[in-house]
Amino acid sequence: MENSRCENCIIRQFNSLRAMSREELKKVSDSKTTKRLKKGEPLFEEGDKLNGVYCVRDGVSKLSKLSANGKDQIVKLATKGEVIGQRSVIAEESANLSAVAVSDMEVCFIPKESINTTLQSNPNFTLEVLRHMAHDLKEADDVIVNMSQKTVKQRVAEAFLYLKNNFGEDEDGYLILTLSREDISNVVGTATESAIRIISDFKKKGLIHTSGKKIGIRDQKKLQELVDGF
Amino acid sequence: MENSRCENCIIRQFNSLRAMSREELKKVSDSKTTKRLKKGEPLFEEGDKLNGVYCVRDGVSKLSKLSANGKDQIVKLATKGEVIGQRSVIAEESANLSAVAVSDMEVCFIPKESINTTLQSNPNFTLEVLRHMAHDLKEADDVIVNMSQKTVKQRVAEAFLYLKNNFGEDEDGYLILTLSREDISNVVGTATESAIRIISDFKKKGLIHTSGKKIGIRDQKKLQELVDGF
DNA sequence: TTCAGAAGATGACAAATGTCATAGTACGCC
DNA sequence: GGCGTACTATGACATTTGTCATCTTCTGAA
Repeated sequence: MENSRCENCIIRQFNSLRAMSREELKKVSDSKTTKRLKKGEPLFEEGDKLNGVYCVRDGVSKLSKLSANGKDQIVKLATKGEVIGQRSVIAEESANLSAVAVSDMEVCFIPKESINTTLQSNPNFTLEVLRHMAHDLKEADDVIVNMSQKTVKQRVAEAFLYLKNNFGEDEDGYLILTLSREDISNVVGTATESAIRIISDFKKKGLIHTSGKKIGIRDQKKLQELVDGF
Repeated sequence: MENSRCENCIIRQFNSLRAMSREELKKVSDSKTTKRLKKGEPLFEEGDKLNGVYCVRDGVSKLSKLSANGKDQIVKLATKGEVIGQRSVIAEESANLSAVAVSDMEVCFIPKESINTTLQSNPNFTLEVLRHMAHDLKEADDVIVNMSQKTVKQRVAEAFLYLKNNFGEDEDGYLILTLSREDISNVVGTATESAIRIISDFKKKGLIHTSGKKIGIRDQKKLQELVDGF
């Protein structure tokens, strides 16, 4: 699949690239390169100048920002079909987030020239990108409210439900996307020990079950009630 | 100024409307209406269907979201030149935030038809809106990191510096935008009592000075050091 | 001008969360 | 198969933050 054409890429249906014309897609296809990343490898770091965007074909990347106290805050998890780095390319700024693979990944790198040309000539494409960004912005606002108004326990519960809804569970009932305890704490915005304690607590109460780092949801209803504040 | 034309509006220079053509601006000008709001009056509420966007000509509006625990989280303060409600209009969703005046305001209401038509036909305009939204998204990401990684004290200090940098101070050295203690706590995401305590503390330490609800910055350097973590 | 209600301030205490120390456990590598 | 390193887990304690009660101060309307 290494040399497959964008025109035939199914992933494309899920992002703004679907608004490109056939000719535009051909150009993108000719200029794109494919890249494989192993779990833990960075796509780019905060502050890097991005010469294009990355379209995720497989795997998951965490987008995070280092704070003054030395902790990483994970702002978003990007998965199959999502485009990473558009914000920086559009604003012509260096990346404000780091992107690191949390599972093995396959991504397409699309040089910014292809993107910029299309942005200036194809209003449908621009509008499509705009709609996506509007959606991201709403999600970001929701995260702000959660961060400031919910307890750590509620946020951990919410994170598990999010992981289930967005990445699913395997045949044994474990979340498919397995994050380290540290990553979980960085999503939730808390100390690793606090996250671990809450996980232990949830386990005791029968809300979840674990096997190694794998976590499975046992009582979705109660978790949801917890998130909503009983 | 009630019936002034968008073509001559200076405010426009600061937002995406500057990318509109003369003809497009004329249409907008013909369909727009002007509205005055007194401090405390709502522009719209969370969940409202917006039939257009609001361009702020004067005054400041808080954009906030009610959380399950009954507290309002202020996500953004919009001032002269900013456009409110674009996200909802673009995504064709009802508003996810409430907008309430925190000072007397004058705004122009622009029906969404004018916006949508231009979005579909003028790539420069769409791109300009996109750039603005990219900027907003970056700011939102920064807020997420601040909320989760900084202490309440740091966030209060940061809020004061933000108020000074964005709204300025009067001849007596007080912040021009005066927020109630409750609004401050809703910006920072904390209990009102906590915000008040920290304000008292800052005053004792000579970082700020107050007169009624007015607050002035006395030691910007130390406040900044506090924000950066000493 | 006065008075009522709102906003601000502060103490006392409870609850949530972070930090540090330490121990157990898993997993890749040779 | 063993070993070292990194991850997970838990206790003890400090710190931060929230909650409730109470008091004071401001402000706007009659």
